[in-house]
Amino acid sequence: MGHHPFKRLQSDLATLIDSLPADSQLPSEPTLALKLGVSRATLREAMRSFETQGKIRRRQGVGTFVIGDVPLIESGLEILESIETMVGRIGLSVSSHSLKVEKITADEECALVLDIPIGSGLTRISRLIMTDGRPAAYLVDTLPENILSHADLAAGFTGSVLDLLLRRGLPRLVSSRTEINAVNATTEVAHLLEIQRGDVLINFSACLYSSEGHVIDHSLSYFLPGYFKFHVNRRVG
Amino acid sequence: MGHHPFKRLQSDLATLIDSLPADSQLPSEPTLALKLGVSRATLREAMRSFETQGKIRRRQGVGTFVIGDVPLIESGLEILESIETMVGRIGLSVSSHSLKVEKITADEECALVLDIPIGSGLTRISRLIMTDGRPAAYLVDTLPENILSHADLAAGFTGSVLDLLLRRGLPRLVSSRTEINAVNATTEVAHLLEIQRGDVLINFSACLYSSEGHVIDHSLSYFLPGYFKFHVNRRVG
DNA sequence: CAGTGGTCTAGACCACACG
DNA sequence: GTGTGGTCTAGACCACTGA
Repeated sequence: MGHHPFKRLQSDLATLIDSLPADSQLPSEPTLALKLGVSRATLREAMRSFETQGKIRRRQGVGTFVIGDVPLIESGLEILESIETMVGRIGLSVSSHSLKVEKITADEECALVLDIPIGSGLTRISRLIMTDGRPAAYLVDTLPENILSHADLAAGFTGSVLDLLLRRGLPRLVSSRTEINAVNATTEVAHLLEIQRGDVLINFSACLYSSEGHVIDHSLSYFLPGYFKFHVNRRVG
Repeated sequence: MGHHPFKRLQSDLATLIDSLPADSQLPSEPTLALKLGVSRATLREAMRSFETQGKIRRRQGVGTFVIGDVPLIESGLEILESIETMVGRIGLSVSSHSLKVEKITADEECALVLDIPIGSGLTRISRLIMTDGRPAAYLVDTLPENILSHADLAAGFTGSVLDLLLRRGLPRLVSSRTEINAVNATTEVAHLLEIQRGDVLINFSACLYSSEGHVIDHSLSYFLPGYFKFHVNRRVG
């Protein structure tokens, strides 16, 4: 069959997924491929967009599951707030997993972004945001260690660099310039977020500025599209 | 060879692409797959992210080509402006291709978004934005025909509904609520933008509001990530 | 027409979770 | 161990472009 069954396959899959209750398991890929009359490769490609939309979740070694109502995390982009604040507002459990703090030295790229000399000491904090029992975002903060050192990260650090700096009060923060993009997940990020390599992610790259105009922190964020809803109100010029 | 050559393949591909001058053609997929020691399927998947980043362009029946410097279209999201304005600012040629104007009637979804009765007459305008000789964005505007009818779209209409309404002055526009997402390209949109089905796109879904608080227009936009750079300045709360 | 990318298949083997 | 999803292969055929 040299047909192009993709369109029909998508529709069949949508029907199947909608017909199943939340948290139920789909047939295994070989079984489902046989039932839908396509090869496993084609089936897997069609499943991709459903996973992007947060309708299904695939777990290696376990199975593919229908997700009921995704707890949508909504946020306006005019005001800078931490993920913890965003998630807390909708009354959802949130936790930082795989919290990692590293001491690194600035390479050329870091030095340029943070406006510091090459070789300066930096603190890098990376973490996973878990909601509804699955990772939904991956965040990496990088900042000079004279602003935030290992010693500053004693007990009670939840993972949010922004919240920590705001609590401390110094340096005084005023704004963040955030660049918005859409990217393919790299192998590393895909594994952390438990998605497929190449899947779609919303990507923020932001610089946090102090009242004196210095760059305090650079953050890279990757969000699962199906779990977040970002919006902005734009004035007519 | 049951190896996982993906990581190395990506690096090899990056080296190859960077080593070639702009606009030069890559070897054909079977040839390149053989040279890099992987199957064609694996090669194609690795090429995906390079296409997303705007580094290469694939043209069916022709070949795969290296893109030199992508003309980056940059825009802040605080102010609403048309693509024509954005592109014009950086002194690039821009044109609306495949301009299509349809008269449709509101289904349930349209009615909800535009806050009008089901079955109302609507005008739908869709178009492709071409820059640097390739489609870079696909835009669909939907609005009540009593606000914009076929007759209003006489000579000189360039495709931008926003610019037309602003020139006309009525209704008075004040703001747009824009939702930002990342999606997989559907088969239809992928064909229009000359990319692969499932590729990454930045997606805006926006409602344009009049000074009286009415929804004037709903627009859906799809942008090739490699060609656009959106940013926003976020105030610390 | 010849040559390119686009789609799909059948099958292999690996990595992982769980009992 | 069994059963699941994750990766990769070799090969087929289609759709398209341009000489």
